[in-house]
Amino acid sequence: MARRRVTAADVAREAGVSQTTVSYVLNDVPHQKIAAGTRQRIHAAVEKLGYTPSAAARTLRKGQSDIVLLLLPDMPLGHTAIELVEELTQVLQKQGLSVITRIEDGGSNAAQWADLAPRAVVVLAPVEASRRKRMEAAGIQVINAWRRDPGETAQDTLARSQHHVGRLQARYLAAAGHQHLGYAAPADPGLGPFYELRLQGVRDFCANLGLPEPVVRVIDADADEAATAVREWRDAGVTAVCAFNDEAAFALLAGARMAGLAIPEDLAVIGVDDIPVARFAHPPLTTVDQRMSVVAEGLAQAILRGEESTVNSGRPRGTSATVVARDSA
Amino acid sequence: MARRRVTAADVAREAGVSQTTVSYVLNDVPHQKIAAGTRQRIHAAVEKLGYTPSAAARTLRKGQSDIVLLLLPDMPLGHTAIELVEELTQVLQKQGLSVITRIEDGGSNAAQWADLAPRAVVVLAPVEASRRKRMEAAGIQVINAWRRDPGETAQDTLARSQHHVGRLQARYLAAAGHQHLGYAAPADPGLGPFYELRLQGVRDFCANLGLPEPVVRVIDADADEAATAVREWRDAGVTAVCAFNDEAAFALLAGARMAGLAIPEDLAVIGVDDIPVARFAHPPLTTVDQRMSVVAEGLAQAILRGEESTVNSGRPRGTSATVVARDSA
DNA sequence: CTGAAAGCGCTTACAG
DNA sequence: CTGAAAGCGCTTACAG
Repeated sequence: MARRRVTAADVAREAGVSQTTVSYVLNDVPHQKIAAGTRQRIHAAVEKLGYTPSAAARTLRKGQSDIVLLLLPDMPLGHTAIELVEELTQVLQKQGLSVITRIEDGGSNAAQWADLAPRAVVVLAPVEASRRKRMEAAGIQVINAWRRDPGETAQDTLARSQHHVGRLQARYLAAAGHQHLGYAAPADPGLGPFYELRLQGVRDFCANLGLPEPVVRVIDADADEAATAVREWRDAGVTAVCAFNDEAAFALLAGARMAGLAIPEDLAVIGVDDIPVARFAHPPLTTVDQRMSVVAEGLAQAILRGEESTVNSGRPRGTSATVVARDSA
Repeated sequence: MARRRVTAADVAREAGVSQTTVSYVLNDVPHQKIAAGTRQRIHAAVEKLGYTPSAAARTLRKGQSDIVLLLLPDMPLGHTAIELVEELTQVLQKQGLSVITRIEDGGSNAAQWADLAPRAVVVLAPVEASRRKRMEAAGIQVINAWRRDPGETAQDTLARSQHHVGRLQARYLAAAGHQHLGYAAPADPGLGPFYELRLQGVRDFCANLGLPEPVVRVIDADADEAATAVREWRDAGVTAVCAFNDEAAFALLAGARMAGLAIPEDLAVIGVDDIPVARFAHPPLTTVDQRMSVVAEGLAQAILRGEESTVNSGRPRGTSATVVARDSA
């Protein structure tokens, strides 16, 4: 029980070479020509002994681990955020990187990143500039999904794509002939950053087309409240509404039923996320699929290439969202 | 840039003590009486220098990291599984433990656990007995959520609770006067273990009450198919069906609309998960809330106490699921 | 082409 | 009550 760990030294002994050579072979160190026979003997020894390199020792020596830290805001994660985490974990796993998520408790524990010596930190929560500076000073690649100061040109994959999502909703609705749009905002204040970006996308699109400003209503997770909002929209002449996400859209559908309004005839509704049950809504929900797999792929690439967070802000990325047209709009 | 990391030696120098004392104080080592003044000076130095202990060095020295490895099956994670991961991550974070999830690629990479020297491995995917043995031999606590061999009395928190969920669905339906039950199974084969356990719960309950066997139909994510299943159930005299999860339940609701059947009058439906939109279904969905926070808490406790995986199989745990009664049943 | 040795930053017997 | 020193398992200059 708890027998000693197999080390590189064991492998070296088994293969009749030095530990150095084992390390060279296992890490495919370039410019080190190792005889093919030696190479084989080492791989055979690894196999035979069931050797697995110690991540801790490697990290200690190199000063950097194979961990990617994902800093999440302390709010209920939506379908899309979860998908991002899942996809990113999966993509990075194939590259030998592990994802650790930490929820920002936004307080004392401001040094939550240093212990792991992560390869990169992906920031999905607003982070103070000073903290980011410290991370970068420690040689950690910081990928900031949120534009924060106006002056900063941080890589804003997510921020960009959120704005795009709003535009997409508005464009779809406008193309269907709607002029007067509503916006169903979430009640949770933690969702603020997302919500504002998406709404801004809707606003900008309306402004560009000379349409009136969208009429914003907050929709809590409550059908009665949604019914009230639906009536107000109708009275205000709104014929179509962009919901912050599919959950809000479902609430709207329920509210409309309660208010005796027909969807999409009296009010068209478009959501965001394309959650699995969206197709089973009554009527089936038209929504925006954010294709987080594409965003995750982009983030993973940035991490693997070790890109500076500022380098690629100009490149359109994560803008692969697409409308899934069903019956609600 | 990339300035040298602050180490315990730096703290020791700053505080005018030895590194040993720093370690004792920071780790609250028992039976080491350190003068209060010394203690204070050390904490002040830590604060001043912004010291964060290196997880890698600590792991290397202790032979065990502060990481909990979560082995997930390679299948689409349902709402509940995701909730479990989230909750567990959160609970363990408070105890200074980090969760890393790895998806089982069920193949070559069978030693995916050794590199991290994890404190514990939580297995949500079926794992070969030999692999588990090897983990335990390496001194790693293995928490197996799945009963595997009949002979094994592994801690089966999840398995147990899945069976319970099925019972709960059947009991609710039977209490409402239904005698002839149906079961809506998922198409994804990866869900098999969950599905079988839940269905068994329904079966066992029916058997105990002398009710006929539940009529099982597979429901793919397709309303047409669901409509067919709904008609078949009606023709077979089934008056209520337990859906594998809320997604399947939503499909059933859509199928019933298509088939012109009224819910719950013609067919009662009960789901599992209580996903956020369940309340907005048409009609609002009756379902089972698995309260994963309770399960996560239980797992976290087991990990923190370092319990043997076999010790607590007798204790009822994770059986806190509860029916959320709405209109669909 | 291969190896001996230093050192990454901790924890912990051991000595005082 | 406190400290000097060994050693965890790697990688990598350096020497040959």
